[in-house]
Amino acid sequence: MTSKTRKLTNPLALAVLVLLFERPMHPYEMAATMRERRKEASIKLHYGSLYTVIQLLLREGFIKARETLREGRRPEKTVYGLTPAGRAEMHRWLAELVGTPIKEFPWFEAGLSLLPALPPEEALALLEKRVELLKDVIKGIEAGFAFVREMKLPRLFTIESEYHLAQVEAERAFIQKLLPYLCNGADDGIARWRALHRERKAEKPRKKH
Amino acid sequence: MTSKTRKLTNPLALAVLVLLFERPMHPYEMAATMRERRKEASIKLHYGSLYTVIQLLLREGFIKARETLREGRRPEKTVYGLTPAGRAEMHRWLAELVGTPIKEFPWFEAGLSLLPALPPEEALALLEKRVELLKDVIKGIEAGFAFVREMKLPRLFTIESEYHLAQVEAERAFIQKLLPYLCNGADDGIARWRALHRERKAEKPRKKH
DNA sequence: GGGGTCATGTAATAGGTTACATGATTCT
DNA sequence: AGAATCATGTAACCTATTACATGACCCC
Repeated sequence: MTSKTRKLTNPLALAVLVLLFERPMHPYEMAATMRERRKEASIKLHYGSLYTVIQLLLREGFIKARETLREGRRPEKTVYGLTPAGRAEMHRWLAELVGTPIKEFPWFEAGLSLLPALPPEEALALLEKRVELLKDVIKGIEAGFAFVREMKLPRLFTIESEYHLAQVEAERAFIQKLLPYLCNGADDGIARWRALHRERKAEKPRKKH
Repeated sequence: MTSKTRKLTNPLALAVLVLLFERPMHPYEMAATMRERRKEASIKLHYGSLYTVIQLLLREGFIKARETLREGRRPEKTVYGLTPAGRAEMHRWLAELVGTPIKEFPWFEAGLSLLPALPPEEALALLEKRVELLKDVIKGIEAGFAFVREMKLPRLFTIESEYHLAQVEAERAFIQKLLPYLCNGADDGIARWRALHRERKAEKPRKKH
C-alpha cells in the first residue's frame, strides 16, 4: 500500500502502531507513553483523537483487542495488540517515511511564493523579525539538548530534534542571505514590486473620508 | 485574527485572496493563473476544491461577486473581488506566515522520531536511499533555476524554490552527518536498538510453519 | 473536601478531497 | 469528427478536531 492508497493518514495512527509494536497497551497508556516521550514535539498529534484513531485502526484490522481488564469499579481497560497486518502496515509506512522524500508544503514556502503581495519594506521588516524569532527557536532546541545530555539519554532518541535544528538553522541562513537582495536588489522583479506598491499607496488614501 | 481563530486554513484560500488583491477574476481564471505560475509547487492546493473555497470566502465576507459575464451560451462567469475585510485578512494572514515561524511537522521528522521501530540495518539502508533520492530532487530544483534563468524571470519570483532547495540541501547534509553515528555509534541507545531487533528476529521465525 | 490523575468515550461539526456531471467552444 | 480547453458546479464522503460527559480513585 503506497501513500496514495493509504486510508489512515493521521500520524497518530502510525505512532500507535509503533507503540503496539513495542508491546500491547491500553489507550490511556499509549497517550501517557507518548506524552512522556514528548512525541507531540515531532509528530503532529492530538491526543483528543486517540479513541477515534483506535476505532479506525480496528476497522482496518491493524490492531485487535487482546484482553479487557477491570480494577475495582473503574472503567474497563481494553488492551490492544498489533495484528500481522498491522505490523506489516507499520513497517511499510515507516519505511516509506524514512526512505522516500515527499514534497512537504511548509507555510513559510507558501508565504515566500506570495511575498510580492506585501509592500517591500514590510516584507523586509517581517523577515528580519522572523530571523530574530528563529534565533530564539534555535536557542530553545539547544537548551533541550543540554537538558537531555544531563539526563544521559542516548543521542538516538533525539535525532528528530537534531533534524529540526538543522532545518531551522538552514532557514535562518537562507533568510539572512536573501535580505540584501530584497533590500538592494536592482533587478526588474524588485523594481516592479516597488512600483506596484507605490501605486497602491497612492490610490488608497482617496477612499478614506 | 490569529492562526488559532482562523476558520479557513486552506492555503488555496490565501492564494485566492492574493490573486484578487492583484485584480478581480473569475474562478477559472484564478486556477489558470495559479497553474501558469506553478503555485502548486510551493503551496498545497487542490484546484478541485476551488469552488468550495470560494463559497467559504464568500460566506466569510472576504470576497464578493463584482459582475456576472455571459458570452454566447457558455456558463456564466462570476468575477469576484476582494472586500475590505478580505484585503485585511489577506494582509494579516500573509504577514503572519512570513514574520512568525510556526512549528511544522514534516513527515520525515516523525519518521526519525519513530526510527527505533525499524531494524538498524534497514534504517541505515533507507537513509542511504533517501540521500540518493534527495540528490535527484536537488538536481531537479537546480534544473528549474536554469530554465527560469533562460526565461529571464527575475529572482524575486523564485525565492520559494531557493528556500526549498536550502531545506532539502540541509536535510541531505544532516543525514550524511548522521549516518556514521547510526552505523558505528557505540552509545547505549544504539546498543539497545540492535539488541531489541536481534531479539525480535530470534522470536519471529518460530511462528512460521 | 477538592484537585489532580486515571480512564473511557460520544457527538457535533466541518473543512477539505475526490469524483462525477454538464455543456459550449475551439483547434486539429 | 474528436480531442482539448473553457467553465462551472454538486454531492458524497469522511477524516479529524473539538468539546463535552462521566466517574473512580488518591493524595493533601
